[in-house]
Amino acid sequence: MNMNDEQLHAMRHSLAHIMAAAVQKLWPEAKFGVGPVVENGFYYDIDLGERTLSDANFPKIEKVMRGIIDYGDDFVRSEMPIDQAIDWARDNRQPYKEELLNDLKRAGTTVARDLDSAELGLATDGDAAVETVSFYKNGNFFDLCRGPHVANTKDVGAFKLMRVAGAYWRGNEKNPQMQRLYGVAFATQSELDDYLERVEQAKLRDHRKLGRELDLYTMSPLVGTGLPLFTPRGTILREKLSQLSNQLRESRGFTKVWTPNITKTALYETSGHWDKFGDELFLVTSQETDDKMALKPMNCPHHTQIFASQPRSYRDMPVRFIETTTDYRDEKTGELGGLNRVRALTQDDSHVFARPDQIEAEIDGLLSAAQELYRTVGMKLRVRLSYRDGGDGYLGDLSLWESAQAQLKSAVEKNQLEYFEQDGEAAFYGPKIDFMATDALGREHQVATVQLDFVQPGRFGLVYTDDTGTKQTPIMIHCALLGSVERFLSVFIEHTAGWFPIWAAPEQVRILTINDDVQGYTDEIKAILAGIVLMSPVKYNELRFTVDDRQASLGKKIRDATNMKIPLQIIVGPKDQDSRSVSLRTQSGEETIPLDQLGVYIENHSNDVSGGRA
RNA sequence: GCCGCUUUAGCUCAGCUGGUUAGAGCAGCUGUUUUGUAAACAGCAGGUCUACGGUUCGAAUCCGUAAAGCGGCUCCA
Repeated sequence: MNMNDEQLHAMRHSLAHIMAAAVQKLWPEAKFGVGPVVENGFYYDIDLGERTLSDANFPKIEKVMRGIIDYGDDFVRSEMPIDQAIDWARDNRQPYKEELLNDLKRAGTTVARDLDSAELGLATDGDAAVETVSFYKNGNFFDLCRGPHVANTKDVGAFKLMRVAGAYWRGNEKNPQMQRLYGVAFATQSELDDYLERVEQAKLRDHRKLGRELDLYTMSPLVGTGLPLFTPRGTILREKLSQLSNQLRESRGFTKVWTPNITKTALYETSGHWDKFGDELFLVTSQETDDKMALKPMNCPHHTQIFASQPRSYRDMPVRFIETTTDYRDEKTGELGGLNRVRALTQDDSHVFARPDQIEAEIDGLLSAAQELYRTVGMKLRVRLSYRDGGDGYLGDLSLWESAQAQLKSAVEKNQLEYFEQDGEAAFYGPKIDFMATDALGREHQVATVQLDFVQPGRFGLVYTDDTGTKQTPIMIHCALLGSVERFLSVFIEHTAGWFPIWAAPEQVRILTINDDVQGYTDEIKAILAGIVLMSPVKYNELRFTVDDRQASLGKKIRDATNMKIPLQIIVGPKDQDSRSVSLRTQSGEETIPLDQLGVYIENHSNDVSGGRA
């Protein structure tokens, strides 16, 4: 942390105290939880009993906060023996603080993640892990706090209360729910204004808003929450994106397979997923048999059965399957929203069954495919390599793990990907590579993943015969380049602000006529467009265009086409007809080109990614 | 799932503390207008105010329940 970060951190933390002081002044019965600094601001968890806060209360709270700031109290640090502090919390009816103090005394930390959950908040008579704790006081507000703070309440910069939300005490749903009051804060008003402006920009390109405006998908209460329905336009987008993902792998030796959407649950008992994901399964009842059935939540077990359907020689390896298919997961309803978290998610899933010596080459191919995909959509990639740590609970030979991890890293380096490594983040069945993509607003999204699997092939008894005639167990490599099509779509919509590149746009070209006299010339242009088939980045991509020959002004037609973010608008009037040219209008401006160059123009610009203004 | 907020026409939103036939803009439809780079003009139509209960002489408005949407739910003295 540099000086400025430290100062900003202290400002935000001090504001959390000032906010708590304001709440205490307004509602003296308030009981306080924790009040940390978060990205861009701060929050404080507050228990107000029956009283609920809403943003309607913000002006009042902010006003009291400003009063405290203007009054200009110093933040005064003091120390207290731990037992005396516990007495203080009890005397002041602050049960959450008392719990935190008990944790400090017993374990020396309050971080719930580092503590045995059964012991959270328990008192102890034993030796104290800490002798004294520090408090900070500003005005009448006295709070357990590690600090640091700014010197005086006047020194806190610019802030704004943003929202209030429910949050369980210590994140555990069995605990009381508190009200988490969020604020943002920056050193100067102009930085705060910039931040608020960025938030506004992000709202303008929210995929839920654009999904409606650009007519991409809809939700129906009759169908159910978390189950998006894709309109004709949205369906084209989905298809183009999954075609890109598929073609990048088909050119690297993958072949398509197809599997049903339901299966006997026995499949997941064998794979081991039942124990882990059993409560996320949608169960299906058969009226004909007693089989326990479920909608598939993943595809790998199905693909193992295709591999197992015939004897495999070491010469056949690797075997590569790809399938873009919809999986169903019964997510908690409160966690659903937009396309980010749905109950029907389409994975661009692929599985490689490989010999151990083939891992690096296979990973290399998948990495280059991922890079090509994200280069095409104009997003920067970086990856996380997740390895095992020294703990137990990992399945498979240690030597296999070590060799595989080395091969992952070598492939990542060969592909010149920016990466970082994390021990202990691997799944129990194998190490993995997670891809993070940065969008046009600088936000990072977890997207593709490449996952090694040393376990499932064994559970399903998959084998191939090696060159000595011995049966060997293959290694599986799971990979999704988009992740889920729905989630990727939400990222892609927000990344482009709905200004999709021509190759992906649902409606790529719209002809806007100026009057009815140009109908013959318009037909000529249509014939040219109808003959255009783009071959890059996806193959056999026939041009999608419409004609707006309504009896409306040109301005109106431009306005409508621009609102729909049609990437290429062709304006056709008598002047164009006379000079056998076309007037093009794109997001980046206007230009007039000869008609016979239109096809080449479209091919040359079909991959342009604008990064888009909202 | 839990907590809070929200739900008025296809869309975006008005509708003050409950009081006659619930409003606007856009979109739609019908005419007129043939238009050169972001909204031609006029008229018409469109709503059991999310649903179901309750309070009241009277409910879009108050209360309850449900559904859907939104913000969150281990960044930690």
